[in-house]
This record gives sequence, C-alpha cells and structure tokens, in this order.
Amino acid sequence: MYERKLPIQEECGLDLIREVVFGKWKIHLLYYISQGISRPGQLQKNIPEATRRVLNIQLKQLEDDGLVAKTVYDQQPPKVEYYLTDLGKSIMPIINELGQWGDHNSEHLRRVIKNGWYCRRCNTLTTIKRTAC
Amino acid sequence: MYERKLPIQEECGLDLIREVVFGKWKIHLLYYISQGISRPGQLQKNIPEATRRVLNIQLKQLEDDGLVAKTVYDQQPPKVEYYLTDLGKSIMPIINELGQWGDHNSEHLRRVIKNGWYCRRCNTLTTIKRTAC
DNA sequence: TTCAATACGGATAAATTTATCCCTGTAGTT
DNA sequence: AACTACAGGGATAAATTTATCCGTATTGAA
Repeated sequence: MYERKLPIQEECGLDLIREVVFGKWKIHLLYYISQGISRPGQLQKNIPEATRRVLNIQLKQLEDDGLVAKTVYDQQPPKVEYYLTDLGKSIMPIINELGQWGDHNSEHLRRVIKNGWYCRRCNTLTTIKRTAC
Repeated sequence: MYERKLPIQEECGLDLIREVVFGKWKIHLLYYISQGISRPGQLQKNIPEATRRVLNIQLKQLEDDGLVAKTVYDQQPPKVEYYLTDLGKSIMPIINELGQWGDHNSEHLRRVIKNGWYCRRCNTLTTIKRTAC
C-alpha cells in the first residue's frame, strides 16, 4: 500500500485533467472503450505493448475517477464489460482530436521522438545537439 | 546521463502525443506561452508549484520536440523569450479544450482525486471503497 | 485429468520522472 | 563591496509509475 507523499495539484483545469488522463495507457483505454471494445481481454489484445497488470490498474483508476464503469456478469468464466460514463463520453471528442493531431503530425513526431535534434535516450540537458549520445 | 531502457511507443497518434505533452508541466507551459508569458522567470511565477529545474527540463523537451522555440538576447543580465512554433500553435485549441473540460468538471474531479470513492493516497487496488486508508 | 479461457490482484524489482541542493557568470543597485 | 536579478545546468535523492512474476478461482473442452 503505497502512500503518496507529494500533494496533488488541483489548482486549475489543466491540473485536474492531468490527474485523470495522464497515465501511460489511459487515453488508449478510453479510446478503445469508446469504440465498443469493452472486455478486458479485448482491450489487452488491442494494446499488446501494455501488460495486463498495468491495464487493470489504469482501468481501476479511470473507474474510480468516474470516467468509465463496468458491468460484472455473474457467471463462469467471468465476464466484465466496461463502458464510458457520461463524463467519459464528454471527454472523447478531445481525446479523438489529440489522436488526430498525433496522426496528422506523425512524421515529424516520430522523427523528433526517436532520433531528433538530440538523442532522446539521454535525459539530456546538453546544449550540444546531435552528439549527446 | 540517463540511458533509456524501454522502447518508446510510437504506433499511433495517441502514443505520439503522449510522448510530447504528458510531462507534469508541459501543458501548463504551452498554455502560458500561448498567453504571451514568454520569459522563464515569468513562467516560473505563474507555475509556483513547479521547481525551476523541472520547468527548464520540460521547456527543453518542448523545444526539442518542436512545439516551442526561443529567442536568446545577447545581453546582461540574460534575457530569453519563448514562443510557440506553428506546430505548437496548432495544438493549443486542444489544450484549451482540455483545460475547459477540467474547469467545467472541477467539482467532480476535485472530489474524486482527493477523497473520492477510494483514497488516492493509496496506490490501491482494493475493492473496498471509502475505507482503504 | 490436465489444460485453456476468463478476470483479478499481491509482492517486488526496475525504470522513469521529479525534487532538492548547489554552483556559474555579468550588470546594475544600494 | 556586497547583493539582486537573470538564465542555465550538474549531481544526487526521492517519489512515482510501470514491469515482471506468480497465484486465485471456475467452467468447459480435449
């Protein structure tokens, strides 16, 4: 049981949204759920780079934060279906725009993220570009 | 000099945008710069919860990723001004929408982030709500 | 009877991000 | 002469997030 030590910022809308959607896979989860991919196993297949564990954690956080909810069917083997709450639905237009922005600028972004003007592998504050690594 | 060990995801637009804007203060920095707060000292005053150090790091990353650029005036004491690139400008409508969404739902969000259905201080996967801590 | 499919989560290690503290250098002000 | 404002960054510690590994339980199929 991890106990948080630093205070959570909640001054403005930007603070608040960061708290609820800035997990590694949260926007992906919201996106796929909005597309009708509702079961945990399916979500996992759609996000193969993520481990099952972290998806569970982030789904739980999205649920606790009120962006998604789930139906647990009382049967064996277990069956669970996630869906967006009204609050979750209300954020989807923005998340879709984020995805479109990323797609639209993907060529540039891939370039700078990977082997941009400096090597992203270094946490780098070097002012010498292109030669950091 | 930190060397990254896990691969950076870059499959889709959502991956890409996460890489460039999901730092703790990046959306705040973009917002204030878009509002004409251009000098490092001013940015710092507008984001007092952040340390000078991390703002420098994230400004550098935004710069390396091509969302902001800066003018360094050759004078003493030093003077630097940041501004949005075209790419940076193109993302501002979405960041503004994020902030508005957070503001609009701030009552709910503050509640669930702080003392929501579970206590956020615990990294919590407990199914027992409201009593975790 | 052994195995796959289903969903969930404990325990711990590793990776990454952020915080803390301190130092550089110059021009102007008190 | 000492002090301030200015922008930047090194070194390291702390905090947080994510990865890895393993175990629970039930039903139906091979």
